[in-house]
Amino acid sequence: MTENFYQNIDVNRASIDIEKEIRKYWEDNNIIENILHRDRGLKQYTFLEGPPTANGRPHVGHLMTRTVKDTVMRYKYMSGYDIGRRTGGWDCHGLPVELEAEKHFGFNTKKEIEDFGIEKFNEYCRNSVFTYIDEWNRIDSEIGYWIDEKNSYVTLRNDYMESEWYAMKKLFDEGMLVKDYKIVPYCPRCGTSLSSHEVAQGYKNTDDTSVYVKFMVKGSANRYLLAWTTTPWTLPSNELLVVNKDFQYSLVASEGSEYYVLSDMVPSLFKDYKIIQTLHGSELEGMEYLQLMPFLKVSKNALKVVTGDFVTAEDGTGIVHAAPAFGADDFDIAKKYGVELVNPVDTEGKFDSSVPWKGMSVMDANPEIIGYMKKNQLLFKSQKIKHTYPYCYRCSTKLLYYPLDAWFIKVSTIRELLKKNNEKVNWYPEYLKYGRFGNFLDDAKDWALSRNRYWGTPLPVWKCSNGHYLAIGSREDLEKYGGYIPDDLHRPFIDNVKLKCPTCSEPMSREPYVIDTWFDSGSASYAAMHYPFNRKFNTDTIPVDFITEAIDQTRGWFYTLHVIASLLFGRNAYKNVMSMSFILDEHGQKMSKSKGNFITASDFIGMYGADPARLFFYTGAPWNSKSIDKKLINDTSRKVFGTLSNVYSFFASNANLDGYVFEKLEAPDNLLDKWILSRLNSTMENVRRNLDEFDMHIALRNLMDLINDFSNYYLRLSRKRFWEGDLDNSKRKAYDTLYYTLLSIIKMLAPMAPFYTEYMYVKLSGPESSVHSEKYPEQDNYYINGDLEKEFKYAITVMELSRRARQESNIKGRQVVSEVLIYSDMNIEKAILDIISPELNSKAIKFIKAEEKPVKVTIKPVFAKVAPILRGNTNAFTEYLADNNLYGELKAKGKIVYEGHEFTQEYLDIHEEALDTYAVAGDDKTGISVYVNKEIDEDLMLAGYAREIIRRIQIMRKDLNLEYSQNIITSVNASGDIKKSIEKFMDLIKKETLSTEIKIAGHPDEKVWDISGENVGVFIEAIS
RNA sequence: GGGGUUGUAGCUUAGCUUGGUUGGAGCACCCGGCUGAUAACCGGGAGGUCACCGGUUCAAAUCCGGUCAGCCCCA
Repeated sequence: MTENFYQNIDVNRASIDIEKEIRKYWEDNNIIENILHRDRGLKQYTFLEGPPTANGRPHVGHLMTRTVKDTVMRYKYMSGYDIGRRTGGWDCHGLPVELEAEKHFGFNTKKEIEDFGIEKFNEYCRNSVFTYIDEWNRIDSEIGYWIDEKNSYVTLRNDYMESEWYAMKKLFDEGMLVKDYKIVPYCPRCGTSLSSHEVAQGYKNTDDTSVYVKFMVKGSANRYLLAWTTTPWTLPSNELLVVNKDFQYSLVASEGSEYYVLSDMVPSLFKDYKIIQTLHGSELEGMEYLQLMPFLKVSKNALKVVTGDFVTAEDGTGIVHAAPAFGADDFDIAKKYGVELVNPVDTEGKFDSSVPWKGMSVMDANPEIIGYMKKNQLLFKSQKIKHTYPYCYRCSTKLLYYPLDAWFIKVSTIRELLKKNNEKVNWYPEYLKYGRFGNFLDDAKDWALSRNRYWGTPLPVWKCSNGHYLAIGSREDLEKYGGYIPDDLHRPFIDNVKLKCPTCSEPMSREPYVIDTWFDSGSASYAAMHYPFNRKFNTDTIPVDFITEAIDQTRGWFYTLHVIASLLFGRNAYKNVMSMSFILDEHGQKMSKSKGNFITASDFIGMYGADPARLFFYTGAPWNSKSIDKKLINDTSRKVFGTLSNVYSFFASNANLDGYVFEKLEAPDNLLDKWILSRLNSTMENVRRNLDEFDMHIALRNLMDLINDFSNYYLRLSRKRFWEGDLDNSKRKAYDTLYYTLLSIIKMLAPMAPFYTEYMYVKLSGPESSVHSEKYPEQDNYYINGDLEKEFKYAITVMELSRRARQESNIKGRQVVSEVLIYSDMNIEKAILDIISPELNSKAIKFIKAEEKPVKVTIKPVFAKVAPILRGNTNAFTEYLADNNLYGELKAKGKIVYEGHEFTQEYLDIHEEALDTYAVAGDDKTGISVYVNKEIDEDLMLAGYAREIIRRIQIMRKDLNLEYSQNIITSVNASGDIKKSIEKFMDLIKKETLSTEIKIAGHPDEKVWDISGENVGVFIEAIS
């Protein structure tokens, strides 16, 4: 016997084991390198990696984004594209990194960092961002994320930052990058402002004390304006009170004092009260009041009531206290009324000496200030409230709104462009386009770009003592304007570079800021390619074809990419973008380190294997959140890989026996072959369409349906063709179909499960090649036959109905019956019926017409309808219907005439009852009914016993692990009908079980079976 | 407070764009069956107020309005 061409496999082999082998296979054959770097000269499909920071460990969510990216790129590669920009990327700068460094050194203030030295501090940051790079690279290899890591873009490189400088200079020259004094969200611990998209990351629920404060009206003895605030620390800086001019206010007398307050709030604030007056907000305008606390010298226009639209009636008193230094609205309204702001708080968030709480952080001072107000009868009441408040998204310090000089990009001026470019983007899921993302664009805020920090891309703007600014757009510019090019463009080196002012020749120093790290990652479109310095880079790849990240990036990276591409190129940054939801733990809880339910990427792959993990990510839409479900993961992988392995195993063992080797697929003539090839090709069509639409989860379902049909119907019904006879043309075609279908499924599955499919591909196609450089299967309409698929569906229904009918009459499937009758509106080809006929296990199978149904039809009146017409004659009509078989007449004429009245079908109850000798089962959807003749005569009974005996012997063969071709001698210890059956069907039993001889005799080692209540001993023995 | 999204069987979900037979699967459970590739599979059973309330319509899981709950985002 020749060596097996198709290697046998262990169908229960663990995924992790297979993956290890395939990883080695890829390496040994240089497969990944070849595919990543091969330029086939095809049309490009460009990708862009959203850069993670490698100072944290990768978790399950990262695995999902990497899986989706990988699947898309593999699919496009197989579909005839070269993948452009298939490289990794690393985000290196920013607060998160600095915080890790501060923790490491035990620093809490910026002064400590500066005393330590920015150079050494940044050196630590530089190294720490790659702390877990090895783990990232390892999990990429483990999950099968094929990406060129060696050429990853890295945001801390001089080249990358130089590109950003180019961009910032361009924006500066266009007047889009400007310095302004504004109220910005500010973290007093980090000592820097934050941008709107950073603030958005850090909202938390919090308990705060809110206070109702009494501002005494000037010139009165006991009349107050009642204001409400959740930030008592801003009260010493109060300069204005704001009302809404359209609201109605009341002047209320209560417990000896009088208060102005929003009319609606009166009942909830006062118990005993009398309303003195009601008035419009506009009537309060201009009213002067006394300063609440006499510490700060306020502006001369201050301490009066003004009006503003931002005053709402929802919470508070309708009178808003304004401290222009600590609120954007407050600042704006102060500007409007010519009020200068007063600020007793330093950059560390502590009060200065102008107030009694000197040196205290403002949050700590809150209770002291409340105490002071109590003592001085300034407090009306205080209460705890729950609300959400922004915290620093990295160090969890409560943010302040604080007046600062900062550099802004005037994003608000290009809102229309941002929206126009958004029109060109395909969003998955679609609702984000005009939903979350579109809404964000609608009120895009100016981008507070500068950070008063150390580890980041330096802001390339210099200033001279005469107040002239100069933006640098390249390394070369540094020399051009009288400076030099340091080896490292980071702080502190860049700070030492002094330039000469082109306007007045005075020396210039760099503005001491670094920039928002989101500008780094948002610049990836061009900076990753060192645009415009890299002449080889072509901006045609902006927009890129595809990006995807988790949902939190909708207003993070997706936003900054979009904004920057619009600013610089007037274009969108990407054509297709998919936003993924989070992976939750098994209880549907968000995973986090603090809860202890955090699963690292590495552990996850270790638990399930890469391919099962990857399939799991496609068990539902990627944009719906998914709970880790051990069972679901295992089931999906068993159903896909387990089934395919078994199909392969069946194929290999039989093909090897027959010496079959696949050459090419010939046009099929067997109906089963035609059917499965039709199913295969229509699935190809569906899978491609769904993958093109990024509906990977639906594509996977399409494939799983096909795998099910392939294994449970095609193969189950085809098995005999592979067992019987020699390798003739017909059998060869069966193998061709089996092989071709299996290989096509493997190819279609390859982008989703790269390891398992490679494993099978090598077994099927031979070594040294890769499924991942195959062409993705494309349907051939020649094979698609919708009618045939439909007919098979009907045939399968017949099979199921036959089983149901048998079950209801307790006739086993193994019991041959005399007759099965099939009623169907639709024709089922005889040949298809022949295929399922073994499953029907009947001597005769017949199609019947409606009138041939073995049923007794009874017709009864629908009394509710008939009785009102016939009245007294109703009973007679009932008898008439029972006595005369009028079904034929009803069918033919559509009505029954009785005593001059016409009754159509809706007046009649038609009931079909199978004759006693038949078991029936019907299916409403297809209109098929199947009748199984229940009469079992002796012949049938004996034939049934023969099948039982065969089945028992087959089980015993399998238990002994006999080769398929092994001959045996069989002894059966039986009497009565069973003995009779064996004698009668001796030849059949011999043939089916490869018994050269059947003895009707006992054996000491026989196994005793129960066959229809009889004990039957069976013994088999292999013969050489 | 505003915006978005989700809510279908114990669990995971399809269907919703475009209203139309009796809301379809899978897992788990119970009963039965088939099987010389398969821990697979098949049949039956049980399990659903399609989150809730209202509207439009001859007809609503589907369209509209509102409420509730979860999640995300914003202020």
